[in-house]
Amino acid sequence: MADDKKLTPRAQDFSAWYNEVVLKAELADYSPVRGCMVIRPDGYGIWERMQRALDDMFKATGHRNAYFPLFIPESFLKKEAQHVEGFAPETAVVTHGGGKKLEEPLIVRPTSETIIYAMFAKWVQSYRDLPLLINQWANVVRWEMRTRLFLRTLEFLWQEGHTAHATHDEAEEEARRMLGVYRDFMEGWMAMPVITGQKTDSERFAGALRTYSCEAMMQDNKALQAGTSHNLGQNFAKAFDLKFQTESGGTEFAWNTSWGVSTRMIGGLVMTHGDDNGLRVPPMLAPTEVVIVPIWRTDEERDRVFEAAHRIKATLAAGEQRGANRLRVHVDAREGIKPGAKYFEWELRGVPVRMELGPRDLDKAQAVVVRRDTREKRPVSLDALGRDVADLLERIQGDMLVAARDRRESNSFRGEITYDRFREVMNAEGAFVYAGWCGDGSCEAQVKEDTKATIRVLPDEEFRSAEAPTKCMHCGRGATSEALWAKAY
RNA sequence: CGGGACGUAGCGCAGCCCGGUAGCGCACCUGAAUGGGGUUCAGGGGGUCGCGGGUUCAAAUCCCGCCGUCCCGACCA
Repeated sequence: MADDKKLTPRAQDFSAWYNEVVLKAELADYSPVRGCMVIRPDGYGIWERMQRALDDMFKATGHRNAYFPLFIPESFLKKEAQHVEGFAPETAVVTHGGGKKLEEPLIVRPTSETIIYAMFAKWVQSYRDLPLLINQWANVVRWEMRTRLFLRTLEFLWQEGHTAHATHDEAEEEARRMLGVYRDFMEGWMAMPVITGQKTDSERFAGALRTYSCEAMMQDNKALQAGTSHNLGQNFAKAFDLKFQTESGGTEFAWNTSWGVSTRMIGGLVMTHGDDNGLRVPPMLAPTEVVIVPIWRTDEERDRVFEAAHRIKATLAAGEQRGANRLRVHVDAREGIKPGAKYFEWELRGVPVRMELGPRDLDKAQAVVVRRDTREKRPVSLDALGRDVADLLERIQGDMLVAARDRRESNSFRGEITYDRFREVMNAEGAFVYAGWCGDGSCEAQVKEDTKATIRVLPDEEFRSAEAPTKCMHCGRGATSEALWAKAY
């Protein structure tokens, strides 16, 4: 293969590589509106599978879907002091409708807490109405100054869960439970390992008591905040008069949580798994799991190979050799394109398994199976193909997670680190550094100024270093907690 | 909003300094050969050169103004 046909090597310029993969794999395109993105069918296919998987997980935890308005009265946003402070600068505002100036401007939702809790206030009377567990799939708008495909666009698709509970502890449990759901999804479906934990005050959601986050490491060693879950306390309940009557007859404000993940995850997927040949999609999220590339010379050979290819597709799609495990298979029947060109195209698009099928294979009752993640190639007997391919897909799914975790860990620092060394690492290749923090926001700010690194989360117990921190990495004072430091998107 | 760069075919670009028939690569269409890792040859379609004004016999090219985009900062999921 000629080097000049490869994608930009990511070591040289990760951003350029990322943009090229997203555009060339046809996941998305730039729209005529600056900062807005068009998600193309290939990208949307991945999103649909993400949606379906998450939706099932939400249903299993008792949540139900609903839909709330795109427009939010300006006054709603202003009811919660921190919330308006956080979001007002990045809102799009509708001032005219039907050719007339509106009496009150309408905000295009940047998030829906205000309008949802205004409705909750109508719906909740008694403790018997709680918990109220709602999710909505929607688009939101945040007027960002600089945008990037999938990672930060003016408009994006997401889900936002909103719940109301009778007690603080119940809300706290909910916020943590949904963070766990996100982690299960990101690791189980996306093969993208994440560090979970609590955000510091400086990165807490505007209006929340506590914010929890899933942080993933991209291949340039930067962190991507892939999902967040908030314990909102009673802040919004008080602002929107969301009260309920308790069992003992008293009146109390409800406790809320909100949590969301977005199309940003697709960007995370690309930056976690992509390589110099393009995209790699984990099997569980791949709209097409197996692509069959028929190879032929003569018309007779073509007929024979096509017949076999479609028979194999039918077998795999029906899951006949493996019970319920139906595979998503595509036969690339295009004529006039050489097989080699097809290989490169499907690799660029990230289809996990490619099956090469030619006359020589049929003579031997086999097919050549190539896995996208390692590009390992091996012949497989047609007799047990269904089982073999299904097993291979499971192995790829698992191996991709292991590979991503290994890469993250080999770029992580745990235990003692001097601030000089920290600066050196952050300003060079970047890393995840677990180090003590005194809890003072000014230390956090100073580190950010020195290195652009911030505290991504205060990690959960299981992700901390073996040695508990004793000193703040920056100021040397006693550490109150251990923090995960990294540069972020 | 500060600093820099750029607007020419769907995409990527050359041409501009030194004014004179609108070019190249990829992609697309037609035909033939090819076909187990990015085929080759031949033919073909497609552009008010970002917009407006000025100079000139003549402007993609020179001058003035505007608009837009991208990159770096500030900001942020």
